Amino acid sequence: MATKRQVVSAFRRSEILRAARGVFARKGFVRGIIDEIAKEAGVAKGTVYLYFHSKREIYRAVLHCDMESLNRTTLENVDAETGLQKKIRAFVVTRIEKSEVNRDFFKIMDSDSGSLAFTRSQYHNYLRGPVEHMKAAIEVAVRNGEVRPVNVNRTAWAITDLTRGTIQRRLSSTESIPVDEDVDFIVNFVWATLQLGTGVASANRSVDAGS
Amino acid sequence: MATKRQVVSAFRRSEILRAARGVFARKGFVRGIIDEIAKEAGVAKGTVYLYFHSKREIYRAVLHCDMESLNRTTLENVDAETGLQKKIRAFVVTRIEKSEVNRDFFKIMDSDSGSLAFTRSQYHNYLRGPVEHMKAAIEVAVRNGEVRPVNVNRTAWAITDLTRGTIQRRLSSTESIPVDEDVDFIVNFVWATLQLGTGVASANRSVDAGS
Amino acid sequence: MATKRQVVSAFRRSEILRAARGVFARKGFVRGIIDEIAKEAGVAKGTVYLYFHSKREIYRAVLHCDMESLNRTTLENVDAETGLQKKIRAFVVTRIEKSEVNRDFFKIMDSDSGSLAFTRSQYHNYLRGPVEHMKAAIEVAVRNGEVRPVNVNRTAWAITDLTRGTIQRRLSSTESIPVDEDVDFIVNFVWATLQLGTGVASANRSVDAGS
Amino acid sequence: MATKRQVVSAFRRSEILRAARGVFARKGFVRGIIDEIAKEAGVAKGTVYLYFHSKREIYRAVLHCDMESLNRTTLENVDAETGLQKKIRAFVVTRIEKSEVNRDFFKIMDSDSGSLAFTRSQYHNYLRGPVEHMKAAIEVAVRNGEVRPVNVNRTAWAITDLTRGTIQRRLSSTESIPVDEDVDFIVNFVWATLQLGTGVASANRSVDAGS
DNA sequence: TATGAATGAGTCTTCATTCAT
DNA sequence: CATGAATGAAGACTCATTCAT
Repeated sequence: MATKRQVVSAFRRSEILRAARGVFARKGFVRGIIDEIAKEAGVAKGTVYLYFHSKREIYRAVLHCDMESLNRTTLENVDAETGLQKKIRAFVVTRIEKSEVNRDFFKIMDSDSGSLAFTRSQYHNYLRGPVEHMKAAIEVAVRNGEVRPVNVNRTAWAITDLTRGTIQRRLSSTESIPVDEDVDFIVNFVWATLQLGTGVASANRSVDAGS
Repeated sequence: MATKRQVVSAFRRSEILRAARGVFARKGFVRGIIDEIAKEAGVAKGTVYLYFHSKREIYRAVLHCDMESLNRTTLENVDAETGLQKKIRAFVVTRIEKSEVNRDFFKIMDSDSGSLAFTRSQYHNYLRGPVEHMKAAIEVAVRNGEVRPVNVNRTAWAITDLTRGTIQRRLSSTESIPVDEDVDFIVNFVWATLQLGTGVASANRSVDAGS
Repeated sequence: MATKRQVVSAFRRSEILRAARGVFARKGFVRGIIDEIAKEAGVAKGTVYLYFHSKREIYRAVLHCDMESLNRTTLENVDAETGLQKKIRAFVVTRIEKSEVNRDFFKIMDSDSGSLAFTRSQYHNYLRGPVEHMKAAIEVAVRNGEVRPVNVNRTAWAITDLTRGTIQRRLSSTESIPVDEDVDFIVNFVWATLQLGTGVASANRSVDAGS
Repeated sequence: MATKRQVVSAFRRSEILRAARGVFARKGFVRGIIDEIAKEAGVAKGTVYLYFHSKREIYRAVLHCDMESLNRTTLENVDAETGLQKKIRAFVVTRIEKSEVNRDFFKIMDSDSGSLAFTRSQYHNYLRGPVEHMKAAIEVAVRNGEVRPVNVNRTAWAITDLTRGTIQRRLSSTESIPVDEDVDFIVNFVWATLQLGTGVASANRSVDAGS
């Protein structure tokens, strides 16, 4: 057990990530300066390069770490629920609540994600996990007759889009709206489409079937 | 007729904007380099500064020009339609189609919008126009009894979120999906919520009334 | 008589010089920008280059023109007087008064004269004229017995130094001191040295004789 | 003992200042290029910015450092003497001798002082110290009856003007004149005015009394 | 001649990365 | 392992000068 050293090392790494998250959130990737990250992490600039090869890598590490965490929590919370409506609610709630706690990360996601530090395709890869999960849940519900047949892929992405937009508005707004209000709206909004019913069905000019 | 001069001048300006749009779309604001914009516009670096005061200003000009154009077209097309469903469809169609034609601009909007060159609040200001327009249209439809009472503000933003997400997916995807398919899905998705009907109403835990 | 064209041409040239004098006085040589000179002269930038080969040349032309004028007037006024004291006074008065009228030129002389646009040796060459003149006048007065034997070269330069310092102080000061006060002081200051008298002579540890 | 670091750091800083003094003396502020300063100081360009925030700051540091040193030495040497004549001599000698040793600094003072990097008022502020010192010394001498009543302010500035002019001539001249010759001349020149004596007094058209 | 748009060399400043201690 | 001084490549912006009209 070389514990001490390892503990220190792990601590340093996490401190650097924490600092980087804050700096990148405030300044973006390009203007987020290593000096500042180092200072905020309480280490010398050179030390940062002992833990990460490059600025790019730090950035990726922050996003990877937070994305993984977000996705893991999302999946856990969704799985913990029974019934599609509750699962959808869990999905939305989890992500909105996480965005409150980890504002920095979400600000990064919101701003710099398209730049070179993080390719859009990588971003989509991360999103893919939870979206696939929702797709599966919806598919099950469709088969069960819990909801009407819908394009599960598009529906899952729609839930994601609504959630993301809401989070962005919450983050950039000064007034604080109760999470529940936003969540209720999204869940009801989505649920309406999923309901069986003649009225709704007839309103659809084409009923999507596949992905 | 100093027309020739003026024509050349107008052409130069538009060429620079065109080049800048491409460069910023590829590289983002910070890594979008003036040299490259100049080269792509077919002028010397100094010439760029005859038409714009700074890099920042070029960026703003691109966004302003395209945002204005997008919003104007959106509003026109929405106004040209009668009935809420058709208006919603016009909104979505217009924006998705514009994103096909002006991919570069939408890539910029998608990536750099949160960075320093362009404050989020400015971005929201631009979005506000069309969103308010949709809100008004929904409000009218609610009063007419065309649709059930809903939170018009949230609904309008939801339409925007769904549209934006779809555009992003279209832009980053390699396969080309017919515009109609994406539009149909969004319109039906939204329309379901707006339908009158006991089933739907009872599913809503709280019926939002105001803004 | 191609008068018209010549007149216009001469006018243009003098306007450019006038503008340049003002600009260089305000900004110095390096920051004095051709655009500004052109605008202030009421011509296009290209036109400036029809009259002068380069910025450097404009600068030199301004200084040359003003220096010549200053020197000519100085010499005339000195020559118009009889007796050394009056000649000295004429020298000092002329230069101080000119500095009031042509502040811009003196500000240039005061600030940028050492930079590359104008070598110090050139500056000294210009000063040489009036200084030599004063030397000659002093020499005559010494021979006449009007004043005691002194180092004429050093004395002439001393008069110049005192005048220059006074002008600088006048130009940079906000309060306006009557020219006479400053002139009286310098003349009396200088004259004291030139007086015959045992007291003064014995105070001098060495009586300079040559240049 | 982090002495080594500190020593290196102090050395670097002084080397940069030394290099800057030379470059600014040769080229003036605007044309004195950081690259050249860095090269001459034996460091990379970026290193310069570790020690100074900007080119302007380097310039100011050079002037401040040298001005302070010049003034301090002047005051010390003046104070070390007794009797006004000796004090005046000390003033003049100190400054001329310093100008021999630190030619570069005096060339800067001589050329660039009016430019933007260094406002004339700042320059006057630096001069004010020693000038006030001389004023006080003259005042004492007047009260003691050592010299006749004079305008102490103007007299002090006159000494400064004569010294400055002499230094400029010495710096731009190729022939080397003994310091003593120049000093003697100035001291005698000034001292003549200060002498009590009917001849001198009567030559003065107005006897300045106050400041 | 007169114009003013176009040019591009020149400079300050920043900051990721390296490396001697 | 940790440090932080040193590096130098990169990029925005300026402006004297040219030249087509």
